[in-house]
Amino acid sequence: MTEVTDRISRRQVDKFAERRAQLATSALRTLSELGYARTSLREIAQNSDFSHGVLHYYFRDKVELITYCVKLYKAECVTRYDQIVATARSADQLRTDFAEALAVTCAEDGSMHRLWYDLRNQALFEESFREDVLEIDQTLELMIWRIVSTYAELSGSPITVSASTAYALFDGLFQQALLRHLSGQPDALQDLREGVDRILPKLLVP
Amino acid sequence: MTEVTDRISRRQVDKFAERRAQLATSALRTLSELGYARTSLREIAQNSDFSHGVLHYYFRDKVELITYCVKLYKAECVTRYDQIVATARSADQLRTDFAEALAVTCAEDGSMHRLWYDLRNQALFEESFREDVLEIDQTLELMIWRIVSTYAELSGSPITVSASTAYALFDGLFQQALLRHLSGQPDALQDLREGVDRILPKLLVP
DNA sequence: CCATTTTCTTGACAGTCGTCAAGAGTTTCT
DNA sequence: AGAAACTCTTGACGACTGTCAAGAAAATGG
Repeated sequence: MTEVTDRISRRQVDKFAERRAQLATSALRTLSELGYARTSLREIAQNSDFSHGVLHYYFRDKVELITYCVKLYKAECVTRYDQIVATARSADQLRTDFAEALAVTCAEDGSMHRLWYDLRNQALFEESFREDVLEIDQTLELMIWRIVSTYAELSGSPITVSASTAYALFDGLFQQALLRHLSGQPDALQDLREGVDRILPKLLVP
Repeated sequence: MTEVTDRISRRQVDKFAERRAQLATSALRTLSELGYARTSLREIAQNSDFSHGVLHYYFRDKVELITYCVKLYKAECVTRYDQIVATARSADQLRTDFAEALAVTCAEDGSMHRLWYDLRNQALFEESFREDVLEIDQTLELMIWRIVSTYAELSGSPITVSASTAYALFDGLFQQALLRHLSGQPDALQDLREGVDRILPKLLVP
C-alpha cells in the first residue's frame, strides 16, 4: 500500500516538476527575448500554452519563478564545453576548438547569454538573486578551469593565473564580443577568436 | 539687440541645461541605488527637489532622460585614470597604481559602476541605448589603451594584444571583482589587484 | 459512475507606471 | 506696474503589474 501511494505521489511530484520545467522553459524564452526589466508574468504565460494564473499554481511568486529559471539555465550550460576537453588531442587544437566554441555560442545562443548577463547584473542590486548567481558563476569558472588546465597539460607548462582570474578574462572577452555581435559589428566573432587564441597561451609560463 | 537676445537666450539655455544636469544627477543617484529595472520617474523626482511632472518639462520621455544620464556619467568617467598615466615614473609603479585605482574605484564607486553594467546590458535588449553605450565603451577602451601603451613604453617592450582585447580583459576582471565585493567577499579587491598585476605584463612580449 | 483531488481559467483587486494637460507660481521684459 | 514668458505643481488618464480567490474543467480514486 505504502509503495503504491509512494509511486502515485512520486508520479504526481514528477508531473508537477515536469510542468514547472515546461513553464520555466517558456519563461526563459520570453526572458531572453525581452530581458528581465520588461518581462511580465502575463507575457510569459502568453508565450506558453497556459493562462497567466497557472504560474502562481506552480510558483509561489515571481522571484521563485525567475530563480528556478536561472537554475534551469545553469543545467544547460554546465556540460556544454566538456566535450572539447574530452576530444582535444593537442594544445593547439584545444585552443582553436575553444575559441571556435565561444564564437559559435556567441552567435547561436547570444540571446540566452544576454539574459544570463542581465540576471547576473540584477544580483548586483537584488540580494535575493546573489546566491544562485554566484553558484552559476562558480560552475562556469570551473568549466573554464578545466579548459585551461587541460591546455596546460597538453602544453607541458604550468598555469600562472588563478581560476577566477582566467574565468574573468574569458568572460570579459565573451561579453564584449556579444555586445558587438548584437550591435551588428561583423568582425566581433573573429576578434573573439583571435583574442582567445592570443590570451590562452599567455596564461602559462612561456 | 541681437547680441542681447543672444546672451539672454544663451543664459536661458544654460539655465535649462543646468537644471537638466541637476535632475540627471538625481536620476543617476536613484538609478545606481535601484538599478534600471526598478527605477521610476516618480522615484527619481522624490530623490530630487522637484515633483514628478517637471521631468517631462526637461526631458521628452524616460528614454531621453536615461540617455542623458548615461552621457553625463560618461563625462565623469573619462578623465579619471589619466592622472595615473601622467604621474607614472616606472612601469612597476604604473602597474601598481593602476591596480590600486581599479580596486579603489570598485570599493568607492561600486554602485555607480553596477549601474553602468546595468545600462550596458540594457543595450543588449533595447536598440535605442546601443549607440550611446558603444560610445562610452569606446571611451573606456581608449582609457585602458593609454594605460597599457604607457606601460609598454616604460617597459620598453611592444604590446601583443589589440586595444579592444585589453579593455575586455580588464573589464572582465573588474566586473567579477565588483560582483564579489558587493556580495561581501573580503578578498575580492585583493584578487583584483593581483589579477591586474599578473595580466598587465603578459600583454607585452616577454 | 460518482466523489474527490488536481489542474487550469477567468476575472477582479490594489498598486504602480509613463504621460500629459490645466493651471498656479515665478521670473523677465517693456 | 502690467504683460509675457518661463518654471513647476497637481491631479488625472489609461495601461500595465503581481497577486489571489472563485469556480470551471480534467484527471484520478474507489
